Amino acid sequence: MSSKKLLPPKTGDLSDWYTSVIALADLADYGPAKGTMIIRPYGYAIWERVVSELDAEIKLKGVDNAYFPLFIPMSLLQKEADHVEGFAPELAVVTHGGGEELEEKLVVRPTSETIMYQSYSKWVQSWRDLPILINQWNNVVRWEKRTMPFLRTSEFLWQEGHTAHATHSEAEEMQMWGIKTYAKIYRDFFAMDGYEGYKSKSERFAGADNTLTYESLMPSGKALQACTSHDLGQNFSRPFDISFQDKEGVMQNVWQTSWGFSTRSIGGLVLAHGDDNGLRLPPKLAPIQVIIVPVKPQDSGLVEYCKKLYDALNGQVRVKIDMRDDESFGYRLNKWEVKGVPLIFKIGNKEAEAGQVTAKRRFDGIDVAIDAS
RNA sequence: CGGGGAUUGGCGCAGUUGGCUAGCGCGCGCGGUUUGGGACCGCGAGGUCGAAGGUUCGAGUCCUUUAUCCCCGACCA
Repeated sequence: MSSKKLLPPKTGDLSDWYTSVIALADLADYGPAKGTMIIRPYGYAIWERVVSELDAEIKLKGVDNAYFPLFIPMSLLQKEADHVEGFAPELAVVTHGGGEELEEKLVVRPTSETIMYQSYSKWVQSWRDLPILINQWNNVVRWEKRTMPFLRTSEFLWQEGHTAHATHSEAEEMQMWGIKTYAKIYRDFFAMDGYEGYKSKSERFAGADNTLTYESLMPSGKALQACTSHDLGQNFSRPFDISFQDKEGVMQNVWQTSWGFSTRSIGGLVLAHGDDNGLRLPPKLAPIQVIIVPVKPQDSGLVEYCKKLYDALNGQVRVKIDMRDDESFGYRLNKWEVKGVPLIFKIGNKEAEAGQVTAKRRFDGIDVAIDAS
């Protein structure tokens, strides 16, 4: 009957609370190399939910997925001056391969503009080749000085969309679509409101004419840059020579955009919705939406009742039964609370006899009796 | 990059002015009693103390070198 709290209060040291929740909810571990993170199955399941929703939106817009290499030759990265200057301090560079020093150093991609646009320059000849609408889901590396799980890690997962258009207005429309889509995902799936707007000149993406951002307020009082969408103008199409003949036969450079949404969003989710009892997940992103917890997993009658509930729900919602009989009832309840499961079904003889369930709502902590029929 | 802290079983820690077989809690395994909000008893497995070198009869404790991680600030999805 111990009442000791394993989790420090959210209102205390927020950073302490944050890292504790990440660990206790089995979202992630620290990797052995500085600033790296191991995303555990439960944390990855949340990301998979995000990927599946955002990917559907991207495809709906007519953007195709592709994959470009992890390694970028140094010379390629250096083609756009602002871009290389912006990223130089945080590059991971490969100097050796196969036991020998490389003729040309390779950069582990911090973002893929350069390596993708080299291809774009080959693929675009005519106005008929436009627009190019390509997205990729991948990992990128930025050697950050200061790191924090999900919010800022040396390596992170994201999607990066890269488009090329015949006109600036078309590119602007695309950039706007990017931030609107992200905002929609944040509002509808993360249940996180935020502010859409332009970044100041000093904060905009290295190589962009302007950057649209969606920023959400965190409990620390700081805004989290949740995702960005850039108007690249012709800053890359000129050095990379991405040009085409328009309908009048005039050579022109393309207008480009890029936009990204990363695993940082999971960190924002934890910060925005977590409480003193741990994580609270919005149902649309929760890997498990309903957890059925029998008071006595040894009681075969009770288990049978739970399985009937499970069968009725399975397929409609993401549901699991917690059958561990070596953990006390209270321990199991707290375990799922920390993990942020939206609904916890507490099932004992009382419920089985009445044909009901007692559902604990994670978001407000209230017990509700529901008829099981 | 600047400032702090740390490194001892899986995790969190203790280990005095150097001294016996390196401890404790949690977790883990086995057995039993329990089970409506983080249960309990018994038995048990598991570490050579971040790394390298040195001082000493003797080093987790002292010295030198070194590696790594975490936290706090300025910069970034």
